[in-house]
Amino acid sequence: MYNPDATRATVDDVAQAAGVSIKTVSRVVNREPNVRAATRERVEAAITSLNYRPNASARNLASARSHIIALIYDDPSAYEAPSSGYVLSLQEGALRACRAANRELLIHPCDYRSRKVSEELQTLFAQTRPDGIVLAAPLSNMPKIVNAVKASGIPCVSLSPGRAKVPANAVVTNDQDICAEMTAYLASLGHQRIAFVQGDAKHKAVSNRFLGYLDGLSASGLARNDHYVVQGDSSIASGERGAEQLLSLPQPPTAIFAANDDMAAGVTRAALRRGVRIPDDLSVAGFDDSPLAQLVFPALTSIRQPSAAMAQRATQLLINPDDIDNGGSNVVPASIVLRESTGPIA
Amino acid sequence: MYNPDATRATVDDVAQAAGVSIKTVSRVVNREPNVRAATRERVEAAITSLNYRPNASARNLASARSHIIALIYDDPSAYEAPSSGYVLSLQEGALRACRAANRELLIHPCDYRSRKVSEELQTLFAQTRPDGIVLAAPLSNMPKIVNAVKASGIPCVSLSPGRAKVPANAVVTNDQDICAEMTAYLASLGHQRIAFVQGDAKHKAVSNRFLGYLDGLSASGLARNDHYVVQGDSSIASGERGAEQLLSLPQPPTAIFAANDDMAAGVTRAALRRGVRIPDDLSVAGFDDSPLAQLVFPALTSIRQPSAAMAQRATQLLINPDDIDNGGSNVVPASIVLRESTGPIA
DNA sequence: TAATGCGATGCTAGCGCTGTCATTCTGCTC
DNA sequence: GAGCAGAATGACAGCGCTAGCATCGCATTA
Repeated sequence: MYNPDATRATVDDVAQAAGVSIKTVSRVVNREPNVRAATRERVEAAITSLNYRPNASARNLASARSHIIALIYDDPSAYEAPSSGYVLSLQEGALRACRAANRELLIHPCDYRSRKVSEELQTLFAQTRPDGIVLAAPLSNMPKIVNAVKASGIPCVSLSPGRAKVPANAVVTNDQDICAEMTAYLASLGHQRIAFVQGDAKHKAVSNRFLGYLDGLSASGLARNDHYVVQGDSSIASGERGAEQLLSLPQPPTAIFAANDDMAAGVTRAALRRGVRIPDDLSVAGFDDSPLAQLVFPALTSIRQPSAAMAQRATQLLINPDDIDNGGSNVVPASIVLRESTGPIA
Repeated sequence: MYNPDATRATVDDVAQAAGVSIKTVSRVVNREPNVRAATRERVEAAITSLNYRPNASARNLASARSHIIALIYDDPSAYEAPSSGYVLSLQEGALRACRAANRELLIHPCDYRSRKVSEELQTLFAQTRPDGIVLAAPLSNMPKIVNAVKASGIPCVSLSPGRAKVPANAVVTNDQDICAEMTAYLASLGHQRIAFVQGDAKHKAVSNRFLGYLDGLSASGLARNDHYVVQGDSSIASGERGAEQLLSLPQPPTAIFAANDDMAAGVTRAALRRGVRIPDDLSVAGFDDSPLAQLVFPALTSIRQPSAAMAQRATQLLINPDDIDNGGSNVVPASIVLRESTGPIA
């Protein structure tokens, strides 16, 4: 049509050039065994010289596999929340694994609030027939979505499905432990009144963070005080509200740990507005290490979720299930990133 | 394999159920003309009852079209810059158009610094054979990339290609005009010393912003003063450096307009660190209306780039070239978003 | 030398759909 | 009511590849 070069080389051309049958070309391309080294080289030379690239559609049609991995995540544009870094990290990790294995990545932001999600997913699966599905949190905790994926029968790996017992087909992070660590770190700075801003209750993975906070308190010998626990909804605004509430307390906390960076940014804003200095008067910690953690002033101490690494691992698992045993664990550790917003008690 | 339901209905099944030939089913599915209403209904009923979904690979193989649109953008993970909102907006817009027209979107973050970009793109095109390519800025100003895309012969629409004369196959925004407007707005607040922090010089679209700034100055009767123009590189750090320099001037500016939000955030940080109050002592404006514009304190006045709308428009153009005349312009207007960081001179 | 076995290679039938062209059916006109 | 244009429908050949089986050839063994 448009491309003068559009009549690309096919297996037949390569076969002819190499003096073999198309089946042998196919064997070489797909790295199948039982091809003599000399033959293989001849075919490879032909492929190079003809600049042959297999046609994905033909391949998909003839074989059962589509060479496509679908990445399904919560549609960020359906949100107020601007935590876009998460989605991009997922994409980055999944793409890395796909490129390494010569697979295509199909992204599918999915609005779980929509009535027609199941149907929409069904259409997606039927049309593109991905070989595997990476289901990212928080969708991985939503029965409606999980069931729709299960019903398709397509192999699926969940990211942070948020169940107590980690299923085999899941990749998780040590969120609870790392939150305990963060809390203990704040305590080690001398803070005795450490508050927590909870995230959206629907996200199981997020509520683990609260459990970690409690673990950290007790590990540091601090008593739980429910006045220091407020409920947010993961938005910046809810962080601001939470901070207002906490800072109005007769004995306000000297450290606030928020279950995500957006809320921590909200806490920061509320504090700055009140003239509370950070970290002199108040330490603030977040979770996600989202881009904005570095952007707000002062830069946020946070917890880096290994989202990219998790997505990559999940994708690898789908492409090569044998990897399950093969070394790499399905628990990818998070890490604490220290910045300006936390410090010793003044 | 995995799916007991994997043996999905095919055209043959539908044809048999509806008592027509497969060709007629194909006509109905593809909305081709010359099908009697009664027949169409019968086929549609069969499709519904069998839950038939056409197999994309088979369709692609048989027709010349792949039903795939490729979105190519600068790989954000190759960057320091955390302005991820842009990429997600592009995806959002392109996806919206694709879903409406029942197309697949293939995303391709592309590291233009890599030596092998051209080859990489060639492989991408050969394997997936997209029907169209949306090439986002800043890649759309890079000859190496543009040429690789051109060489493929695949129809392409560029986003903000940054040429003086807007080519037909491009979607742009009125960036220069809107920057003039922002500058004039600052002047209207009483500011006489308005500074500008320039972005990465490589991005043609970004340098248009500077031209807009100059336009705005002269429209407001203010003289250009090169002491008030500093060069940044689009990063937060460069915004901080720029602000340091500007605020150290014997007659520091009372307003700083930065060519993107990251730099504006940097300006804000530098100002807060020096104890300069915003907007009482200094007005700050950015460009992009990235998520962080709302997150930093005080929230940034900025310019909202219609990235999603532009990507959507570009995708539509590729899917249905006739739209070119059909109403919708290829200039999608940007808009000013007023927030806390600008105000009248104190 | 002939029989045997197995690695290497080729042949052929589809995968599910669309494009082309042939054929059949309508509804009109005169 | 015959003739005809044009709409409606169908038959069939691929698209480029892979899977399954058939076949070939070489080295080993008796």
